[in-house]
Amino acid sequence: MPYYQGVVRRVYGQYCGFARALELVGERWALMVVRDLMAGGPKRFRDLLRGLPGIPTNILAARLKEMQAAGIVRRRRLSRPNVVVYELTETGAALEASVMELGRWGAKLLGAPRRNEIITVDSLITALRSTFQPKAAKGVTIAYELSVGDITLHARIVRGRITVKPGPLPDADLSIQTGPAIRELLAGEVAPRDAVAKGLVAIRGNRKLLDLFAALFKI
Amino acid sequence: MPYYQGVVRRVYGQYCGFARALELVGERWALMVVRDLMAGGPKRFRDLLRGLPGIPTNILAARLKEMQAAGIVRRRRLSRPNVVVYELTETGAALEASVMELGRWGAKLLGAPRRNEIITVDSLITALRSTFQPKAAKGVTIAYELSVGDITLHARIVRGRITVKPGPLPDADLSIQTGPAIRELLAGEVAPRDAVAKGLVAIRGNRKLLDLFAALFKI
DNA sequence: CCGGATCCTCGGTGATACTG
DNA sequence: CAGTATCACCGAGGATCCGG
Repeated sequence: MPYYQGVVRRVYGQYCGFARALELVGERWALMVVRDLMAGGPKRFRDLLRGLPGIPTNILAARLKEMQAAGIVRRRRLSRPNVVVYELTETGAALEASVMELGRWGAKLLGAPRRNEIITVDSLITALRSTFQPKAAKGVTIAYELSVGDITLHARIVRGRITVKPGPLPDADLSIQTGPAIRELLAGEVAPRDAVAKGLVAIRGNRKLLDLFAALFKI
Repeated sequence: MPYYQGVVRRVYGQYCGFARALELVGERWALMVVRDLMAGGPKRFRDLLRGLPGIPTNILAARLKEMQAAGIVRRRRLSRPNVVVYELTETGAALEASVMELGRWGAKLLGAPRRNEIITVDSLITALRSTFQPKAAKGVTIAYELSVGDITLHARIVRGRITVKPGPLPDADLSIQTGPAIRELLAGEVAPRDAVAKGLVAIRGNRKLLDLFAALFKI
């Protein structure tokens, strides 16, 4: 008898890895929670709520319980400060390739922002990581600070390997300020030079590093 | 009939490629339909129903409409025979990497079959394709016929490139008959030799080709 | 404040019957 | 065969409440 019996109610009735994956993380909001835990590390209940506008508290609690039972998420109580955090288990972290791949697929269909759509740190972290082009980054070492609206994050690339984290990075090689136009830039719909000329993107640093940025991250 | 049927109403409120992906294919059954269209090519409504045990007809109809509206699925009327088939558009086919990756993730958690769980051709095709090891297949050319229960399919590998199709292949290099134990074999939980010895797997052909099979496909 | 639990409403899902 | 129609039910969404 599977360990998650009794937790998952919606099943697909197929003995199939793909079907099992959907049973475990296919419910509404589940993969969004995984994405945020993946992008920003351990998070408190309240932080997850903030990053997922519109999710009801009972649904978040339910998803967290289900994913704990499935061994995807771990609930941990920190001693100092005395708070509860949720984090991905190794099994949960193994969803990374799937999340990145789905993110790439969706990014191509993104189009212009709808009304009331917001941008969160974790979604941006995921976006940068999923659009990162390892081939173009061979041997590259550089640090970018990126601000989209009032969200700031930074990416460090060290010899072709990338890490993306929330927050500013004052000593970045290039600091980029932009808005939803970040999509056009990553999609190559506007050249970096034009983006700056049109005021879609503002930078602090060498503009050639913006060209590199557009080569390193591509939808 | 409400005219808005087919429009996505459950949104996530984030300007994010990953969120958009879930809005388009995150609803229940949607990716299962994609999987079957991906594995078996254009399909009739009835064929989709057969491959997805338990899906209500109205839900299948709704998903197909939604995915047509999203440009993921195309409805086409064949002239001879005069039937309607559904197929993936290029956008839909681009979900392949995501489906394979999720399938790999889920396969690791599959465990033993639950009661009443069935095995379908399309799930097996997906399983073989997602567990295929290109590195192990470098330069390999071989044809396998695989029967799991009463489902038969075949895989052709030509110079390391694989195609998997439903149905028998009488002139295959090796013909394999097995059951749910296929998972243990692909997971390496039982050695090919032992699988045959224990009667979990029966073969027609050279047993060394079964060793190769276990090397070519791995969970 | 935080981490939920509870209650209520609404709409989607699932099951089935039905029609062109 | 290819869906549509109907309806019971349950999970999502939204608000509020409560113990720590």
